[in-house]
Amino acid sequence: MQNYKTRLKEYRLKATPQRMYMIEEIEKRGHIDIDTLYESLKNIFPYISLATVYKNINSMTENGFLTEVKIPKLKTRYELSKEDHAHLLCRECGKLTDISVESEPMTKNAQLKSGYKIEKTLVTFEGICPACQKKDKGK
Amino acid sequence: MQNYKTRLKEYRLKATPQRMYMIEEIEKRGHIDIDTLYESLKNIFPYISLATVYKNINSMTENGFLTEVKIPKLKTRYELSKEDHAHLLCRECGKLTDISVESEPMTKNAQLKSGYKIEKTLVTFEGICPACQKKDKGK
DNA sequence: CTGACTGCAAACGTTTTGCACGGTA
DNA sequence: TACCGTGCAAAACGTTTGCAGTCAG
Repeated sequence: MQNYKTRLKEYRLKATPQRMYMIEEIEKRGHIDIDTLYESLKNIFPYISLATVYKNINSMTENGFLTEVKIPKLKTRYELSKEDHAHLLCRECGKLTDISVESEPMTKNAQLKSGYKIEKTLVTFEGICPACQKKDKGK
Repeated sequence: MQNYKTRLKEYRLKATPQRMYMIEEIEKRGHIDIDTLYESLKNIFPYISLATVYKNINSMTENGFLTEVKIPKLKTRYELSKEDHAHLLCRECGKLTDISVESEPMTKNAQLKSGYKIEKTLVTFEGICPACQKKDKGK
């Protein structure tokens, strides 16, 4: 928590209550879309404006404090920026989670093949989570 | 070309001139966003409506003829659906290209680790393309 | 000939902007 | 105290819808 205050300072952003709670909420959920975040915030700040949510998301995303997560057919979500990781999406229940993977061999290969200097590798897996697999068997 | 007519039929879509040209344009460019596509189409069909472009993109995406490509900070683009492949984005010139990679080892690993039944793996590389690397050296 | 598609205009939803006030540093 | 951030309202933007006429199959 105090941690975030310090990090915000590095980014020249003030630690307003609204902003702090946004960060807490994003951390708690892992990934969140604008609407869900707004609804959540209204419980704590009944008069909060959607514009404030957008402004904060934008300022925190521009400087890298937050990261955009775009997945086909889903609303854009946001997460706290952290070490590289892949995303796992369950096609059935829609749950989105993080997972760490070894992507270097693949990346190195792509780099050789293409001549690109690759700086970042984004990976998303789509499938069925364990819980939904169980449910499906029951049918 | 005739090829696409047949494929459209499978999807129960009519081969209108507008739609055929959209497909040609998407094939030619590889990936394209709505606005660029609309501008392109206006050269051929001066009275074409943006609504038509949206309707066609949606109908062709829903049934899998086209695939959405979502990348952080970029407008959504569309490509013809084809065998799995990764995307390479140049951070400098913005060029987006396809590349085939061996992602199975990584996917298998993620599957074991997570217990998910993984059906699809999406991979995007971000970096600097060979041409831009050369340009940069000159500076 | 019939249903699907087109173009147009209006509606709708999402995101951004300008401004006056208030709060953080 | 000086700015940055907030809330509000309006504007801007992107996407969808309804409809009447047209075209592909």
